[in-house]
Amino acid sequence: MSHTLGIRQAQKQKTRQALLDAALGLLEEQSLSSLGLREVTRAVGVAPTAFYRHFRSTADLGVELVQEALGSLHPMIESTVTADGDSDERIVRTVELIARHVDAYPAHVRFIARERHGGVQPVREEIRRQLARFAEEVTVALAGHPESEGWSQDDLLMLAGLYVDQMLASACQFLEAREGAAEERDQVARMAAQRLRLISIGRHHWKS
Amino acid sequence: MSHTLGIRQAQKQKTRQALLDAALGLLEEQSLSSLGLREVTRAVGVAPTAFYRHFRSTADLGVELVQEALGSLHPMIESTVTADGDSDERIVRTVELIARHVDAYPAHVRFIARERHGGVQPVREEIRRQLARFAEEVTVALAGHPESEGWSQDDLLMLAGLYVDQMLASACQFLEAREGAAEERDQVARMAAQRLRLISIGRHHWKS
DNA sequence: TGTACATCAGTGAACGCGCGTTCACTGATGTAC
DNA sequence: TGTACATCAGTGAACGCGCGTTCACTGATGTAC
Repeated sequence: MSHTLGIRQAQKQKTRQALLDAALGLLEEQSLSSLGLREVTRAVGVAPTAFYRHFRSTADLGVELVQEALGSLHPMIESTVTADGDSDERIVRTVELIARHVDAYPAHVRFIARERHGGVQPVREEIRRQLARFAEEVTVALAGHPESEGWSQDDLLMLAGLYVDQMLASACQFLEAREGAAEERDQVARMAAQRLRLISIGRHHWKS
Repeated sequence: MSHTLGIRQAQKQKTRQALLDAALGLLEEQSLSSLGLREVTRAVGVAPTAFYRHFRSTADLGVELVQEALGSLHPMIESTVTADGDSDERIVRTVELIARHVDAYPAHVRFIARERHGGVQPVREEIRRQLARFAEEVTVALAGHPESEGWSQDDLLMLAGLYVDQMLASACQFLEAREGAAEERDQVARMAAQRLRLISIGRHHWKS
């Protein structure tokens, strides 16, 4: 049997999530460093002071948003990098997965892209930490591949970082193409796949 | 003989540049969308209203900063991509050039990284435009290489985009390593070079 | 089940402050004769 | 060279506004007996 939250706890969680959602929405058109606490509470329909029951500041809220946006991505990364099928099939499937993720969570992707180098230090650091975790997970997965024989740990980490950066870059391009025509998105998908193909070729001929 | 500006014009230019410089300084610790006009004029030591003699808004100032930060970079890109020497020498020299540029203009690099996906649309668009110009210039240069025989225009553009993204990513990593130890910067330099090597290998075995 | 008390998420008034923008201005620089 | 007028970069007062934060509060929910 699962533990049921009391009415009070449940309501608090609901308000908290409403604040996070409202903030994420407002952040589509501005950056975190200009997001006001009153803006967020106004969007939710609670008093400004209610904000403090959940977060110390908008920076604090931002850190939680990073965890919401990236924390749930680990299984997806895992499945991508350990997928079977030949190299080209895997690439096509990876690009499709990215496109679908951007369509499902556009605001999250935009938030991460915007705040990765944004003006709020704790948020930048949290994104950095999460992306470093991804890179490490990818490194471990790559190390298990037979193609990685003879690769140094440093070079595997380099390749993993390249993949992570590349996926984020592709996600951004899908995001930018979102308001455009369907053919523009196809163009982005083709470009993303070609980049991954080139990296894959480089990988197979690495120091051989 | 060169045309000398009148005293009035010269003074105006000086104030204008002071505003740009002050803004760039302030933007090391925040994003453009939270930069206040009064902050900038205060830092320069002029009345807030003087701002309007030079810029419509901070967004307008941001667009000019993009041009200042990226406009002067074209010759450098050109020289990198047309450099002679063998592949590895060129890579090492490119990475050194990036490192030196970041050391010489850290605030400009940070500004571009921050605002590329930042909250101010006209600035994002200007950065996008300038980066697209870089990618096109690199495409033209690559097309002149003998290694590019058999490459489609699309694939050359893909490769150029990959190079441009990669250089920006490396610049960001140098920036992040700037407060760290010298060995951290060496680590970044090595990583950046390895990434370029992998891409170069992929390029030479592309569809062959 | 009922009662008495504790907890605490959300309220609403109040505060001082810095913001962007307006306006009429000043006085050095530029120009025409 | 000197004079009379035009230009215009920078000024300073004033405005209304929304901000973050404080504080004592309310009333539904939780808990102990």
